[in-house]
Order: sequence, then C-alpha cells, then structure tokens
Amino acid sequence: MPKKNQPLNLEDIAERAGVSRSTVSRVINNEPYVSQKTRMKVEQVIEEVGFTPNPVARMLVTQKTRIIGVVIPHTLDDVFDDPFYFPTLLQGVAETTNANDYGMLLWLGQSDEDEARFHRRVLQNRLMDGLILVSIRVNDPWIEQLLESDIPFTMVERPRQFEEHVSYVGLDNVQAAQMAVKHLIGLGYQRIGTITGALDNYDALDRLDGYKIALENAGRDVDETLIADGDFRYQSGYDAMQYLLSQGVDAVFAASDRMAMGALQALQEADLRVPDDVALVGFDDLPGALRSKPPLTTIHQPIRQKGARAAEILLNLIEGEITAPQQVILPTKLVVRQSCGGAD
Amino acid sequence: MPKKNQPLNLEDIAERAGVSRSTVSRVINNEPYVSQKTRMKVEQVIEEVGFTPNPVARMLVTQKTRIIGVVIPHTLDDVFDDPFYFPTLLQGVAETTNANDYGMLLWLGQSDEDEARFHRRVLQNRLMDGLILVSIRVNDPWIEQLLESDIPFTMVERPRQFEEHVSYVGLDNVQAAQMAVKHLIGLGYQRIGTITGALDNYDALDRLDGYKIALENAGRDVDETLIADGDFRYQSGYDAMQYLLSQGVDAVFAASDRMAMGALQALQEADLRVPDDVALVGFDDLPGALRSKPPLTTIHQPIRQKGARAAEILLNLIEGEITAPQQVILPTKLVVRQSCGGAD
DNA sequence: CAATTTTCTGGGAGCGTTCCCAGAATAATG
DNA sequence: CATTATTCTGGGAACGCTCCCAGAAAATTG
Repeated sequence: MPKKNQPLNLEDIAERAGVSRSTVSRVINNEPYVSQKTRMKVEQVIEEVGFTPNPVARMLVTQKTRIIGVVIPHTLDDVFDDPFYFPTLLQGVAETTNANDYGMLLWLGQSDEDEARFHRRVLQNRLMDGLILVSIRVNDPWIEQLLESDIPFTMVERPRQFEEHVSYVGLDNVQAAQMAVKHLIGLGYQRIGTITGALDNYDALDRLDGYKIALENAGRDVDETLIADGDFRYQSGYDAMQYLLSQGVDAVFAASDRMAMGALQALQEADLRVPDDVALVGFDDLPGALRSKPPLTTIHQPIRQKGARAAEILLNLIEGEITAPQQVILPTKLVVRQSCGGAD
Repeated sequence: MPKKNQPLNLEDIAERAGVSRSTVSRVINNEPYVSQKTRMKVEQVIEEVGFTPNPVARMLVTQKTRIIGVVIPHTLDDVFDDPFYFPTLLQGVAETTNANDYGMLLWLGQSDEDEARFHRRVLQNRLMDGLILVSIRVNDPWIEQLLESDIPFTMVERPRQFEEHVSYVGLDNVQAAQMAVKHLIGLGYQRIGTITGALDNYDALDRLDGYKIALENAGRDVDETLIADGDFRYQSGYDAMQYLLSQGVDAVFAASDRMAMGALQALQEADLRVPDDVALVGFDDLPGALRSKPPLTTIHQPIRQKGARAAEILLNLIEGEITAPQQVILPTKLVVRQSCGGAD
C-alpha cells in the first residue's frame, strides 16, 4: 500500500479500527462511554499511524484556537535598549502556554507601520482566544478597543485608566521606588534626584510617584529641578545625569538600570566617584547590574513570573474559570550593592 | 436593532447585500467576474458592519494557515546571556511576516521539558505552514525530522549536515573569524589565542575554523593550548581568559562579544591593559561593544536582516515560488575599535 | 426473564469558508 | 436578430472535526 503523504483524518482511523468516526473522536478527547476494548484498539491504531487530529477543523467547531497573542506595539527599539526584559517575559509566558498546550502568537509592531494598521491586523485576526499586552503606552487606544471587543486580555503593567476593568500583573512600583529613595534618605543624602522612565509608560509614572512620596514622607519638599526626564534608555540616563550634575545632587534614583548605567558613565567622565560623590540606585536588577563598577544597588523585579502569571490569568479568563478581571501585584525587593554607599 | 456580539459570516453579508455567499467570497478575495456595481455594494456592506472572514474556516479549506513557527529549542538561558540577539532576530522575522500578512507562532523550549515532548508539540501541531529554526545544536534531530516531514523550514545558521538539502541564512563565519585573526596578525601579535563558542553550535565551529585557517595562511602553527573552550557566555569568557593568561597570549579572538567582555573583566582584574598587554577582538558587535572600555574591536553581523531574509525564503518556499532549498550568506564586517590596538 | 436503566456506538448536522459547476444575464459576433 | 462567446451569479460539496440524537447492546433491576 503506497502511503501517500498522510493527511489522515478521523474517518481513516475509524475505518482501520473498525469503528466509527464518533468513537475515535471520543477516544481522542478522553470521553466516557467507550468500552475498554474498543478504546484500546483505537488507541493502538492511532499510535501505529501517528495520527494527530487536525487542529484547524477542531478550532472551527469549538470556536477556540488555544492560541494566545502577545502584543508588543510600537517599535521595539525603545524596549530593546534593555533587551533582557522582553525575552525573559516571553519565557515566562511560554512556561505557562507550553504547560497548557497553548500556542503563542507574537505581534511585534513595526517601526514603519502605522498603528492603525497594526491594530487592525491583530484585532481582526480572529485567531487568538486572548491577548497579553506588553508595554502599552499611556492613553493607548488598545485598552479601550479590547474592552469593547470583549476579547480576554491581560497586561503586564498596572494601567491607570480602566484599572478596575482590566486584568493585569504589575509591580508595586510606587512602593518599590519609595523603598529605593527611602534607603537613600536613610543613608543621609540630601539632594536626591531622579531620572524618570518614559513618561508615557505606566511603570515610569508609578516610579516617579514613589520617588515623590518617599521625599514627602520624610518631610522633604519635592524639588522639580531634580527630576530629569529619561526614557529608560542608556543614553537618556547619561544625558539626564549631566543635567542633574548641573543642578547639584548627591544621590540619584534612576527608574531603570540601563539609565543608571548611563548615569554612571556620565559620572565617570566627570571624574566623580560612585557612591562617594554621587550615590546611585537603579531599577530592574539586570544581570549587568551585578557587574557594573561599582555593582549597582537596584530594585529586583520578577520578570519571568510576570509573564507566567499574566498568561495564567489569561488562560483562566479564556476558559471561564474566572470571569471578573484579576489584578496581581508581584513583590519587588531592594538589592543593596555598592553604588549607593553606606555599606561600609 | 440589538446587535448581539457579531460573529457574522459570509452568508450574513450576502443577505444584507442582496447577493450570494459566493459573490461575497469573490469580492473579498478580489476575484474577477463580479460586476462593478455589486462589488461596490458588497464592499460597502462589509465596511459598514466591519466584517472579517473567519480565518479558521478559510484555513480548513485552503489547507494553509499563513502562520509560520519560530522554534528556539533548548532552554534559552544560553542564548539569553546575550539577550540582544534573539529579539533582534525576531524583529527581522516580524518585518517580513507583517509585510506579508503572516502570523508568527513562537516556540520556546522549556528548560524542564524533555526534548521529545517539545518536538512532538511543535511538529504535530499542524498549525504552521513552515518553520524557522534558531540556534539548533549540532546533530540535533530537528533537521532530519523536518526533512522527512516535508514541512518547509529555514535555519539561521549554516548547518554542517544535510547542508545542500536545507535552506538557511548564515554568515561567512569562517571568513569573518579569519578577518579578525588576520587583523591581529597584521598588527604583529605573536601568541594569538581564541575563546570558542559552544562547540555544539554551528557558528562556533565555523569561527574556530576561521581562526585556524588564518593562522595557517600566515604560515603559523595552530597551538591547541591557545584554544580555550567557551560557550558564548560572559562567564565562560572570563574563565577562558584566565586560562589563556596562564598559557601566555598577547592577543585573543573571542567568538562572541559577551565572552570578550568577560575576558576583559578577567584582564582588568589581572591588572593588564587592553590592548597594550593583551589585544582583544570579539564577534557580534553588540551595542555594548561600543561602550566597553576600551571599545571593542569586533565583527559586525546583520542580525535583523538574518531574520528577515530567513522569513522571506521560508515564505517563498511555502508559496511555491521556489522549490529548491536556498542558501544565503550575509556579509559581516570587521569593526576596528580600540581593544585590538594598532589604531595609534 | 421481562422491564427498565445504563453503557456504548454510529450517523447526521453544522462550524464558515473556498472551489467547482451549471445556469442566467449580458456582450459580441455573423 | 439568431447564434455564439463572455461575463456574471448562485448553490452544492467539501475541508475534518465536535456535538447531538437515536438506536443497539449490555447491565441492572423487581
């Protein structure tokens, strides 16, 4: 028998096993009401010919694809100045999807593509049971559109709009930034500046808030001239640090490690020592933070878990295990190294 | 009219436009033999209700999914010591898939998952028209299995087995490594060592070959004691450098920038100056190479294009534009910075 | 052991498309 | 204006599953 390249189907298996299509289907889906004997026979045939049911046909009837989308809009160049974050997050998502036999469709916004087109492509492609939104900008229409479309989705930042209607896995950014700044205050620094992340980003806003709150809690005034706008990237940290030096600071909280490293560079070029002349705290705890000179005091965040949890919530939403939006805040912790001083 | 949440189908559109299902299908697929008048009418209705045809139903009949898979087997921890590579490659792939309205299904092998299970999940999931294989290890069964299964696929490294049967986009690694080492020779270094990549990786093998060839071409003997095994990662570069110092070297070619940076660290700790005491050349031209101290001489490779081209070839293969396997070698170039000396 | 319940099995319908074919309408021909 | 060629249109069949229902077989009852 010439086995032509085998798109076998249920009926073929049924025939070979001497049963009906329906029975084979029952066996495959582990349904009850199949006698032990026929079940074994069918399983044997399936094993023999290496049959896998056509997922597309199944999707068509069940109206479920077992695919989730991961959307990273806007060009990645921003995100990728810290290329560590994104792959780690994806690994977290994959952890969950792999374990639950879901697929993961990745949507990367292209720099030269207009946003509307990208939105349409993703939203109209009705191939996904749900979506994970990564690094959504403040006021981005994604959230609203998705809420209307009633496609289940989760975010990996705490949004500020629609917060109670949206599922997300976030950090206690405010709290974390507060910890960092409080630590600097505790060490006796007087003029503590900050380098913010891109202020169209939810995390950046929260970290800035945390900075302010920490100062206020310590009974200090927030000096707006000590707040330098950055965008999470190395270069912006470098530039911001130069500005802050002109303002006079003795400590700086940077909203990302990449910026802290940029700041470090600026300080070194100005022949200033860290932490003796200026203390530095970052955020993220990148692998490189450990190796910088001096090693960077920073806030550790569990990126991988963020992805994994976000995917878990999404799957629960999809499978109707839960129906109300779910919000999770993952813990961060302050990792004290040498860049903030006070260790000795 | 209470618009219940709208899974409209062709027939619904047909009704509203006063035509038949078939005609609507023709309009959507831009087929001829539709009168201008009805075409306009149908298009208007589609626009009005915002209809998109169900992709799953379409897949079922056309037997095409317009989805490609990107497979990164094995745990990513290796790959992610250099997290830059992988996202950049994905961006390249996305460039092509976005432009051609394909989706990109990402498969990340999980560390705790056995390989066989992973293979099955990806191969049996007949949801992809083709695959891109990233960072496949030497002798990995993937290649053979895929060749048998006649699923179109491309690789982003030049494999050493089945080379003529496989489509790939690679680098002229041998040539590139040769350039690097030749450059060191030209600068007069005498004891030139190398730190290899993980030797179960095709690129690593080629780069090692290039190193040897360069020495031979210069009429020198290859001294095996000056070849230190690394695995592309920072730490391995550090360790290997310490070994090479014990052997006595005045220049080192590292098969990745990450390892070169690790080596740099080892050199600094040994109070040796680069390039005065030991010269260093890396591979990859990571963004960080520019910022290391001293800036790293390295081989630049077009990662993003690699992804884009691999995807292009795959789509051609899928759509039958080409049928024979296609091999592409992308150019690399030597970027001379300070770490190799001779600049002044 | 007849009557009822329970387990098991097969076939029809349907998911929403595309493809194919036949027939209607229109245009081009002698 | 009859005939042929061409454009246009609609409906059946198929893709490969799951779901539902009805009927057969087996197990459980009084």
